[in-house]
Amino acid sequence: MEKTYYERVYEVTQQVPYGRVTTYGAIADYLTLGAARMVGWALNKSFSSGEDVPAHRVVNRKGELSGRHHFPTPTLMEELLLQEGVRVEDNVIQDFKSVFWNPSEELV
DNA sequence: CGTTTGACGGTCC
DNA sequence: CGGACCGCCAAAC
Repeated sequence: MEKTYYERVYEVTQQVPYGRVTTYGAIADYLTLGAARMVGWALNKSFSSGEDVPAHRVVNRKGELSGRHHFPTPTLMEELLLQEGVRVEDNVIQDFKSVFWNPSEELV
């Protein structure tokens, strides 16, 4: 049973360190998916997959909480990030590059 | 089975 | 700096 591409997305997302975030594109590039859209789609499925995936640590390349609308509540994503010490303002992560976690470089 | 959509990204204007 | 457009690939319709 080979892992499907979205199962790999779950693994990478689960490995994102506390207080750090990554982008759809970074994951897509790390997994060589070729399409960042697939990451978002995979994470979307994660809700019904039963897996505990910290999808709130994944944002778009601008650091915007573009996926907040897919959470149980639109404010949950921002609150979770704030709890982890990530500065979020107007649905945008502040000092994004400082909390950005690149799997291609920091993940072995 | 052809068309539309989507938690994106990069380029172009 | 921001809006418009195209490309990515899989799933839903």
